[in-house]
Amino acid sequence: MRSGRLPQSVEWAIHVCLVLAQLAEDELLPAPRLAQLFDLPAAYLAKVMQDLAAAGVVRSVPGRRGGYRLHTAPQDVSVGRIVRATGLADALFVCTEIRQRGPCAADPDQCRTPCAVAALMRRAEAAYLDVLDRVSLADLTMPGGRASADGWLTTNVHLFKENP
Amino acid sequence: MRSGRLPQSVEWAIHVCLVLAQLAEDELLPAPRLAQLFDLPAAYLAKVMQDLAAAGVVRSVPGRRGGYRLHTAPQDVSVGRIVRATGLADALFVCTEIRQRGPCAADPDQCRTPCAVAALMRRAEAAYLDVLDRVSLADLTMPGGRASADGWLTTNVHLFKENP
DNA sequence: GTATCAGTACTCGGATAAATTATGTCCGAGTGGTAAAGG
DNA sequence: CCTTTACCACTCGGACATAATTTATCCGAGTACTGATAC
Repeated sequence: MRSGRLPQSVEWAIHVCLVLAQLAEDELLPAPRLAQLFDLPAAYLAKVMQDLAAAGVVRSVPGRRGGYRLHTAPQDVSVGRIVRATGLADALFVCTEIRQRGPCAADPDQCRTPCAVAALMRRAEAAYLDVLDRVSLADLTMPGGRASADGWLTTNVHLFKENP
Repeated sequence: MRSGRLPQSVEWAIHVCLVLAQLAEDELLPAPRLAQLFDLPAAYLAKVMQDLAAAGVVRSVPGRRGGYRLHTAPQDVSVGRIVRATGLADALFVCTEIRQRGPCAADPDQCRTPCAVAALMRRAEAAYLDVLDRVSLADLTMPGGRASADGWLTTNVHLFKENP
């Protein structure tokens, strides 16, 4: 009880995607390198990248010089999509039709439409994802956006790409 | 990975509060009875009720004829408050300042303000809770609101109160 | 008949286990560069 | 010198443990009703 928070991998996924957004069209960055950049457990980040790849957010290229890159342009990748891929499989609130349980169970025929509670929850969740869907990776990396820190992203990612 | 959903106790808490909203001013309903109404594990629901009591949403009355009732009028109890009490202790998204980790860690002085990711997430969460805060228990029990099912609530709760 | 009082049945509250989920780790399949060997 | 070829380093992908959180359960503290008892 009393946590109900998104998995931390969501944070990792977003920041990783922001880094990938800094890459040139034909550049790639392998998962171990991304983990090194943020000092994250490499093996687990690989699993997160898998989910992002499965969701079509990033494109994986296997092989010796393989790695990850965004599947589409940064302005076409919304944060909502990343959150859905890594932390919100189905929904925040799942209605278990509690009204159909117990001695006073409601008639199933009356339950064709979702109950008011479920409807409200869906509306709230829609508002949540709406905010996230309206913001793309490009929006976050805009100057003054403070994606990670002032100019930190653009500057350091390029430095990091070269130096091992 | 891939769940990130609210605890199911949130659903229980909301529906239980809706039942309590049907009670008269001086009426009480004990936790075991509430559990019986929805066919829920009584001992666990008791724990949920504890959280609701600690949050000031419901008022607990101990003793032989004790039980629970809403602490304030139904129109003054927002669904958001219930969700916060039972499923959202701190926040959906918690920023771990990933930008300050790794070889290219940002200067802590530059991190006085939250990063763009955290700021966006907070905005989305605010939108989420805003929807939930604008709806009270009274709104959900309004005729045509289909809180649980058409007229189910008002009708059956009173029947249930009498019959053991 | 009335007041007192002990007993009891029922309540909430917190401390304690089991199950599910998130986190972390590992090894196998596949790709492409690399360098050696042959023409 | 160029082509072929086998090898190896490095990649992603999925199967396997560990840690944390949710779910579930139990027993103790307290209150008010119940009935008996004394007056």
